[in-house]
Amino acid sequence: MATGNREAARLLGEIGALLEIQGENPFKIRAYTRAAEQIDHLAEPLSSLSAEDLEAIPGVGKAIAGKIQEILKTGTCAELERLRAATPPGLIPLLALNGVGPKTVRKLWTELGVDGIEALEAAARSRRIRALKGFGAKKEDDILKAIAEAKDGAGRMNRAEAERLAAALTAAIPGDSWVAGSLRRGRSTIGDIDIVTTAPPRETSLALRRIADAVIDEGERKISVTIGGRRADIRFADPGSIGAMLLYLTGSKAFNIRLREIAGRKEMRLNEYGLTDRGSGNLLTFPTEEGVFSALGMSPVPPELREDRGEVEAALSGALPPLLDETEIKGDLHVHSEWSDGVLSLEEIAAEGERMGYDYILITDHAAGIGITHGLDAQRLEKQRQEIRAVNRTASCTLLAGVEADILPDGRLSLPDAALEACDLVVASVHSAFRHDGDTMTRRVIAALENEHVDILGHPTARLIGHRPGTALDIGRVIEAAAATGTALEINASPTRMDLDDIYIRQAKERDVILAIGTDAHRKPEFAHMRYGVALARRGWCGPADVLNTRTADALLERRR
DNA sequence: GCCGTTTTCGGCCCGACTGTTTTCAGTCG
Repeated sequence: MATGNREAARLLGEIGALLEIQGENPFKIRAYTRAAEQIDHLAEPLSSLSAEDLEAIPGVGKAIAGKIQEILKTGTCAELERLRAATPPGLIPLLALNGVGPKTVRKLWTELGVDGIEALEAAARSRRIRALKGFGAKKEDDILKAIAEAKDGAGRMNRAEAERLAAALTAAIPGDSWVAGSLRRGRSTIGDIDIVTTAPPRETSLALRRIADAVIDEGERKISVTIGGRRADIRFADPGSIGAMLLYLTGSKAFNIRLREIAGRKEMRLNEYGLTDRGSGNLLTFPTEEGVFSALGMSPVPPELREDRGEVEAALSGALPPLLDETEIKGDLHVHSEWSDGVLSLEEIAAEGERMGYDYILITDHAAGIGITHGLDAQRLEKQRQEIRAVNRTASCTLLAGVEADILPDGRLSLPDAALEACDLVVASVHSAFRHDGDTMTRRVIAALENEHVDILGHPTARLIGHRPGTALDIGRVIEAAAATGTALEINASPTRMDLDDIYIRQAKERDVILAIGTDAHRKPEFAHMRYGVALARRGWCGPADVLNTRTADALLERRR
């Protein structure tokens, strides 16, 4: 089986981690880590790239390109095997423990023979760690706590949970505050909450202690707490220098490093307080992020693009892409009513559409199929279509008569072609047999795309964040099939799905595949999830022309014809 | 190990906070 980008990136990351434990040159370690990240979100499959192409990837030079080729050919490389032989592989998970870094791991390994989590826990419980030079009882305690936290395995949050926590924090903070971090960047999952505030530190600390589970650490310039079992970092800033602070705390880390390198080339130092002239030592402060970008000679980079995936170069040359804006969305392309498993009547959905300022909403109740209760058969679908026409006579937001058909295990759809043909638009989705192997699943989905009545592939990987990984679908092949058949791929905006994810959206966009944003709403509050889908589209570098939702209802119907 | 509108060698982002220290290493973001 061919080695994919994900796997190659994982192996490069493993080399980086093992080098770290071995106490290698930090810059060499960073080189491997950066190369791994770049490979992880590459649009093209590595296997299609020549040696020259590989070296053109930022952060990949001769040495790493050679190792990538070795990995593609054999599934591993000599350097990795050498490191694995010299370092217990059980040490790598220790690096993920809070407060445990490479120096700690190395010391525990070489001096106490710790070779994994279990050995570490045993060493801590038998109080052998506090005897090491530079360690104490507190450190030993912290290690046991970190192990317990890791076993709880909270993982990353979905956006809805993260927004709830951020709202609770900003409401409690006695002053103006701004959400930063991955939540602001629009990522599909969120690790922790980052907030910048101009509120006074002492009062903020008191207020946060009332709502937080615990205070992790606290100083003049920041306070970190856990709330709802999650970490939140709050940084204090002067109103006149929010720009640099917001930029810093929004990240990503890789993006920040690139900006700081650019500042360095201009004989300046960039930190969270502003830009310092290396010669005079003068600090320039900025009330807005735009000011910092301008001083660095760049266009302002929208938060969703700040991942070091080419946006820095684009901003330096003034070539950032135009991005989709929420105000350009004319309708929602995936909504369920009480006709299947939703709770709203068609009238209520039309009213929600008006409230959202939409021109149309595509009604996509489930078709009768396996795994779905109350699915519609051809007759009920026809009956629903009549009621939709009736609602449309009075509503200003037009309801389009669609359906969400199941893609059956053999690739056929759960409705006959005649019933599909009668619809305004058809979404087809996988709702069963998620464990098909990659090739079977891919052929199954492509068969659905090749049905001329299918307009949109719903939640392409069928993942449920925190509950179910995506199917083994080969998304590259699906994107090629979508390009060939003119089928749209859905950006499912439900915070529990966020499917497709950003790197695949960008890959699809680059193949001129159209994307369709749908909230998959089953009840009123879920219509507002559109913003998550828009953020994902922006993270995939999509402009208004790349998504169906910016087109008029007539244009959608015309496209189907 | 990567990289170059000062460089093919000599750099590599920058600062906050904690714990174990007696001036700082380690971790984190």
